[in-house]
Amino acid sequence: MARKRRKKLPIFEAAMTVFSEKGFEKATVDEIAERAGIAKGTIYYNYGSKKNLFLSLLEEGIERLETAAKKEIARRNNIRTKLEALITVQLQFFEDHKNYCKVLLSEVWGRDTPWEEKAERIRSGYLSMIRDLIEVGKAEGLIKKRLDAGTTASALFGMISIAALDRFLFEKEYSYEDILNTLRSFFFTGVEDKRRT
Amino acid sequence: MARKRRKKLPIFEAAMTVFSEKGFEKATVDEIAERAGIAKGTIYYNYGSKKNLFLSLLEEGIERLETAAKKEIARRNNIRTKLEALITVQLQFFEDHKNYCKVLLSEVWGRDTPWEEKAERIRSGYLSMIRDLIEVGKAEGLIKKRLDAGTTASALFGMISIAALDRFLFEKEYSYEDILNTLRSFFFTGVEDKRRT
Amino acid sequence: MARKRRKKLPIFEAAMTVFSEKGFEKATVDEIAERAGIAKGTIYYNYGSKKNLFLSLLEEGIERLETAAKKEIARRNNIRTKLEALITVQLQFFEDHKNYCKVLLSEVWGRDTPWEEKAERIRSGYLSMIRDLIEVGKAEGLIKKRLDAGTTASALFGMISIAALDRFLFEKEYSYEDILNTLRSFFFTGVEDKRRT
Amino acid sequence: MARKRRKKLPIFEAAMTVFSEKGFEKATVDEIAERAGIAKGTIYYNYGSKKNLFLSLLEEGIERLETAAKKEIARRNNIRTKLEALITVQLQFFEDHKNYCKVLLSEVWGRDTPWEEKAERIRSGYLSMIRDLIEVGKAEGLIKKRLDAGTTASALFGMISIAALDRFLFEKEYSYEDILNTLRSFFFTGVEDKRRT
DNA sequence: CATGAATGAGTATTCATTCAT
DNA sequence: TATGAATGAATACTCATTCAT
Repeated sequence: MARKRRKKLPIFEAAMTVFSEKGFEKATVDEIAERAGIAKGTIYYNYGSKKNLFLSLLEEGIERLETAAKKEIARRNNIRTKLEALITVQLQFFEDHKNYCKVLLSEVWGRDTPWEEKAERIRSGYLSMIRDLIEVGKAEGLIKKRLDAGTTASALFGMISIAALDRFLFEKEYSYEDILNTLRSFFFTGVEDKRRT
Repeated sequence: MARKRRKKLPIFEAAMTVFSEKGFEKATVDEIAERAGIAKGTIYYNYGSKKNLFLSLLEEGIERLETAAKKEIARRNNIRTKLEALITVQLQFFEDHKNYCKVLLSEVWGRDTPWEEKAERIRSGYLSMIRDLIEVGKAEGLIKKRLDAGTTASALFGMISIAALDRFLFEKEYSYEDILNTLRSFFFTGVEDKRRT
Repeated sequence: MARKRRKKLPIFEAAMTVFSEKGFEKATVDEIAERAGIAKGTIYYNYGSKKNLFLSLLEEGIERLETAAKKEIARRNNIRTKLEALITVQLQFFEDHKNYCKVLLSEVWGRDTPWEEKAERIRSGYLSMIRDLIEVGKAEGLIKKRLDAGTTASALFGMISIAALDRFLFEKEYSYEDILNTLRSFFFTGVEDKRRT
Repeated sequence: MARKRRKKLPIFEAAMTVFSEKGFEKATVDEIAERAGIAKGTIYYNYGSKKNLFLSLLEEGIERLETAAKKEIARRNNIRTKLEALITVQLQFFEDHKNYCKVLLSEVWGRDTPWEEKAERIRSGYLSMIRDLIEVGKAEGLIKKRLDAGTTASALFGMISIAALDRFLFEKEYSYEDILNTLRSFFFTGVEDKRRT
């Protein structure tokens, strides 16, 4: 396995870069091969097709994100800190893997066609994990009963993702701490200042 | 002008459908022409290029959204109802124009290259409008001072967009009212149930 | 007729310019129409097709050249001055109508196909006139008997044409007198300096 | 390299044929591929573009002509026989490569645009070689001092080219020897018969 | 295991021509 | 007579994929 992966890593990283810069359709196997410093045939030898290479990337990424999230969640023992951990992990992951996140948003949330099944599994898999947390939160009384759990889950995901992408991609300077604090505060208590008279 | 636009409308609608189904790259001018029931050359006669057709769509759409939002915002006289109106208008717009919203999310928030300038204008234009509202809210004491306005603006936009897309595209059944109420409540007071002891 | 020609002149001149700049294939009817300041349909109304417009140009031009040459030739009464006149007229014509000459050389001497018949008529028509002069010259003893009349005729035509084109198109500065004298001297007595010992 | 060129030769020859028959614009890559018996993609794999394929042809051809001319010129030791050799070589080359010569004349001497630089280099390169010979001839007293060297060079080139093309392309029967003798005699001593009383 | 030359289906774009007004 | 919107056939070029070495 270690041997088999010898060429896989450079391909993987080159592919991530190119896919995130160009999107799936505009990215070319030639460019990926060139950036990986290997021959085009080698990509086909290892991954079989462009689509399959892309899907491997997608899967690998979401697995890492889910694994990281689940691990941190498991380490907390109440629902509030679990949700805090989720926000932290996802924001951190987005900052660490800007390219992947761009790909995730634009190719999974957006198109219908070529990887319906895989995309669907990714999307609903990750969102389900969040929704389950929300449900537990509602059951335990932390979270308002009248909030629709599904909507809340996707709203949370969207809020983190778009905010992160917008900061990480389009703002030259940003304070990671500010973003994290804003998102946490936003999520738990909303924007309204209750102290006012 | 009315005469000149005779063929523009069917092109416009066919293009929106195809672009949203396939994404910019995968969409073909042939298919757009066929669905519009006109000859391919006519698209080029009217729009010059596939890219330009796409850009026209993008611009037209964001203009409609901004116009609708600004109009409703102007009709309210305090910042809270203005923000409520914003959420309502955007959610309504997303429900009315599912296709457009898919395109907006995946082609504007996502890729870097081909329409940088236009995309940037769209993105920052709409987000600026939101951020300005947030700033006013902070100044008037409605919104917590410690929230970063830019992050809050993109978080709000992301929360509405992703939640809407997720419901409208992937759930067969959904209650528009539930989504609207959840998002409003989420935005203003967060998820936490303060009544608990 | 005068009325019919009202729009023909601007078309004619625009067409000459565009055809000479781009060549027949690369020239577009759109550009000709635009430069002529008229609608594209008008060209078709007047000339029927791009090819026909081009052929009209070709014919009109060669007619003018032949007419001018024949007129000057008729005014001389010996074969030597007739040939001198031919050289002068053709050189002058090339200087006056650089664009036309470019078209003539590259579209008539060069391609086989689309106007075979017309091109052939133009080519052999003009060359025949020259050859006839050469034959007369041979009969009268002015021109060496052993020269092949056909070859001499095309050599004369080629010598003037290419020299003229090269000077008029590619040299920023040139002396018309020098060219004319060089060509005349070259034609009649060759390059060799007989005075040398 | 030998392996890399495996497909280059058939492409080269097919391209020469098609370009000379149709001219650059009218020639299609499809037809070249078909005549070469290879796939269209292979042409792009090897040459990058239609224009580049064409330019390669142009360059290769003029190199062969120049090489042949220089070799023969170098073998003679006086300027008269050098010039005789030049005429012979160019006439022979035109007879051997009718197609190439058609292309050369109509695409290099004719249009302004797409290969300005390359065309200019070809044109002025070959003509310079001739002009240098003429200059030497003038310096040595063989050639009349009053002839403009540049004009004489292009006149010589044009005389050979057009005469050759006209014979080789449009006359079914021709005597190569007659053409050669006529051109030589014409060039050195002109058409005038000095023996006459 | 790795390569890269060769392929050909697929696509954006151009432009001469037509025709209703 | 003149127009210009509409057309669709034609064409350069791209790129995922294959396969002989």
